[in-house]
Amino acid sequence: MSSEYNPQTLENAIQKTWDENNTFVVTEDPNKEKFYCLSMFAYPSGNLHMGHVRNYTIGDVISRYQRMLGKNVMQPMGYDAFGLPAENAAIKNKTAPAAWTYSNMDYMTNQFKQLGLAYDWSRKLATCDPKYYKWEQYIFTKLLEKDLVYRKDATVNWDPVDQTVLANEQVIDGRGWRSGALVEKKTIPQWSMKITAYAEELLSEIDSLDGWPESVKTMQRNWIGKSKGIELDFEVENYNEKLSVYTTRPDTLYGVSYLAVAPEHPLASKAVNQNPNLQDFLNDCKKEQSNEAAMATMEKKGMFSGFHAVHPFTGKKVPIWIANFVLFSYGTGAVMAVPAHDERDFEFAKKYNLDIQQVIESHDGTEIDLTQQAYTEKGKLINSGEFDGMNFSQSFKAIKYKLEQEGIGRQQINYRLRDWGVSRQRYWGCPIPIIYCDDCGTVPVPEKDLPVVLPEEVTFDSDGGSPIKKMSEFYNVLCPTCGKKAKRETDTFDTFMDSSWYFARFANPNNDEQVLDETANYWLPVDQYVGGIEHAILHLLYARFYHKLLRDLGYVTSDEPFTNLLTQGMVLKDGAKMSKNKGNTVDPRALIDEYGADTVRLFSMFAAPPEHSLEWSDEGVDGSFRYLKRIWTNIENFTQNNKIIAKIVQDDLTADQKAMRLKTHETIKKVSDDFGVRKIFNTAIAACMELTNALVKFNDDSNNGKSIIHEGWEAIVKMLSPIVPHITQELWHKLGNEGLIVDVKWPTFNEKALVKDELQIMVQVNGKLRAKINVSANADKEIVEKTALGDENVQKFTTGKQIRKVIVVPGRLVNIVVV
RNA sequence: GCCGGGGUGGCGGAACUGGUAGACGCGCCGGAUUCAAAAUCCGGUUUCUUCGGAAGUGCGGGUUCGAUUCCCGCCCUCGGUACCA
Repeated sequence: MSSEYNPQTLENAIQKTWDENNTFVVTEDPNKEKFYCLSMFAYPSGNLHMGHVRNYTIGDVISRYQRMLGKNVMQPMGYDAFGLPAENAAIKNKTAPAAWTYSNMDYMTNQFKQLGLAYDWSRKLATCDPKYYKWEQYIFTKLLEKDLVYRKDATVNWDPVDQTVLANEQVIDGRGWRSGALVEKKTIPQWSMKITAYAEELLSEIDSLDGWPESVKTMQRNWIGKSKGIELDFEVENYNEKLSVYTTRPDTLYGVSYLAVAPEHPLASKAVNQNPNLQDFLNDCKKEQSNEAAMATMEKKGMFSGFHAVHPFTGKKVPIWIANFVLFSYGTGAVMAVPAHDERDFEFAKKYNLDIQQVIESHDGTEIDLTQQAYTEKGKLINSGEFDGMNFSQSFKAIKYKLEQEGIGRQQINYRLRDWGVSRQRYWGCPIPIIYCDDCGTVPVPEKDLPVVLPEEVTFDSDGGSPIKKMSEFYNVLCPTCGKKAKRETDTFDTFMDSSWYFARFANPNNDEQVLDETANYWLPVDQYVGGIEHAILHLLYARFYHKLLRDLGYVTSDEPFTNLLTQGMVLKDGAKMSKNKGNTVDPRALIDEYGADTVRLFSMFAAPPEHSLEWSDEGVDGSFRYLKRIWTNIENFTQNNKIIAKIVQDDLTADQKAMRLKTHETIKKVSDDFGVRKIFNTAIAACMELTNALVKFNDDSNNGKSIIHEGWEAIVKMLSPIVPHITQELWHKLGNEGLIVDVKWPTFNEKALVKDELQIMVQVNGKLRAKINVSANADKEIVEKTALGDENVQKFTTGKQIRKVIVVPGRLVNIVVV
């Protein structure tokens, strides 16, 4: 009697076995090679969605594969538990964010277990747990000592109706998402991290990240945006300070026709005093969005400030404008404008009728039409006095030298990267461990008083304002230094602070004595990090930065946190991102109930390569389920009828047996490459399916035949076990084996079984396929060429024509070029 | 706007280093089994075709004996754009 494939019963039983045996709990083992596999931890939104399923299955497959290679694998999971959605849910449901978050985490942990993910749950952590964020606060105070954090004014989105600060996400078309009021910029003091102090290292070490996708590395390089330029000072008439500008194109200095400063620049404030008409313009600028996309696409607007600068070399007077597109936070907050050779300056000059003076010649010396667009390429200088005729690098040096001689300019390396503002005026986050005392100033909370615990029993107002800002019992404290009455900081940390170091804390999540102990250097760096491509810049850059901070604080010895990075694409339905609004979500729970976790895992891995987006298909899930039933039934039938398996002797095999065995070992080779090198699983599954088809078709009752079939099934079961761990565990037993398949060695291919006697060669005439010929595997070029030319169908295309050339690609193809 | 991806049959995708375009799966069509259905199994399935072939990998060019793959210029689409995570 054969048994039915019943995934629910099977999966429950096997998950119970793993649980009872602590199969995935790991400790440091100096005798084994370690492998730390980490999938980006989850935001506890309430339910696992398909994006999670995919992300975590990928990590799980890699973990289980590495374990079969004999490594000591750690795969932990936790929760990125602070954040905005909990506050939104709190306002909506009138519950505290903490209660909502904790219940979501419980529910999701169960879902994780149902998926059969091989996590070491003894290491579970949550960022909203004081046991975790105590150390985040501690690190912050250490960084304050090292002068790596500081307080400065920074801009936020201010909703004037709700009287709250809004996240960029909460600003829709320039209006607050609840109130609908026009959002204003507001400047308040905030804490910043000096990531720019690490800009050079963050940039240069990208080169050492061989296990990262090129696209992510390029994005990070561009984000850091290192540039070499000149900072130079202009004298300003009737203004007692010089105006410094930063430019990467000093070669165009003679083409400067105006300067432009940001609306926040001190010169702009000075200008208002003399010309009140400017006030309206500056007020308008305040209402504009400050995010990068808006800045880049908005209409370029400006007003003449009333001031003139003096060109350092020509002595010419150039007007200074106030312009909405100049960033106060980049460079000096002021630019020199050369409309002839910069698109944006050109657009602005056209609009306001400002001079356009050509100072760069075209490559071939032909006339450039500067009435339609700027000429932005580099070239020889003209109209530039003593610098005429120089190229870019010559003029850069010469102009730099002259500016230095006159003491009005210097070479400057600039980064697009800005320091990281970490203050948030929100409730559900890690409290910033600072106390403000009238006498002692800014005082960090001493270690003995950490953690500063976030009160969890709070009620939320509909305006979305942070409850702790109204809780005197929270913010009224005594100064730790002098003991007088003082005020606690009520802002919380950006949640990126929480997620920038969790990967390290997983080494010792339950250590209440230290941030990190010696186990951190056993496990770190993470060998494989898996997560969404949407984190390519911010999270991954902050985490790299934090790892260097931890290194410089003496906790870790490595320079980079993630050796290999896999960025998975999104899960789509009907071509769009799944979302509740669109009503195109697929609930993993319902699918697991219907098909079992293995089917869901198999489909997630089969439908697309990890890095691509994945189009969800209900029919496709059916197909995956069908495949599992197919191997179940076939192995069941095979093992029922064939008990004795003989040892295979390659030389005794018939041609058909050799061919079958070749397929098995070719598949092992291909799948090993897919798992270990390419990290692509859809093709590995396809190869296993091909092997399955071949085994089903292969009818051979001889002892050798049975052994070859057994070998094939066993290979499939092992190779699929990281992807579908439950069913393969059971099939492993059916094939006559004991124990847990998680600890079985990954299969290896047999070189002898891979030897082919005959090869199939494609024959093309003028690049078009005309024949397929079989030649002996050791046939030389001449024989291959002769066989190709002698082929009947080939001759139909060659007779009566002159053969000009014959290209033979060994083992692959012959191309005959005729005229 | 800028930075980084992606675009191949009816659909998801394969082709790994420039060498058989469409592996594998879904769907569909036909057959077997069944009283019937479900399930299962077997076969077919890019398009056009005068059945010789011809065309074909977002669009337009180029390099090459040969291009999905390399180069140039576009179009569409997705991710990020510093307070969503």
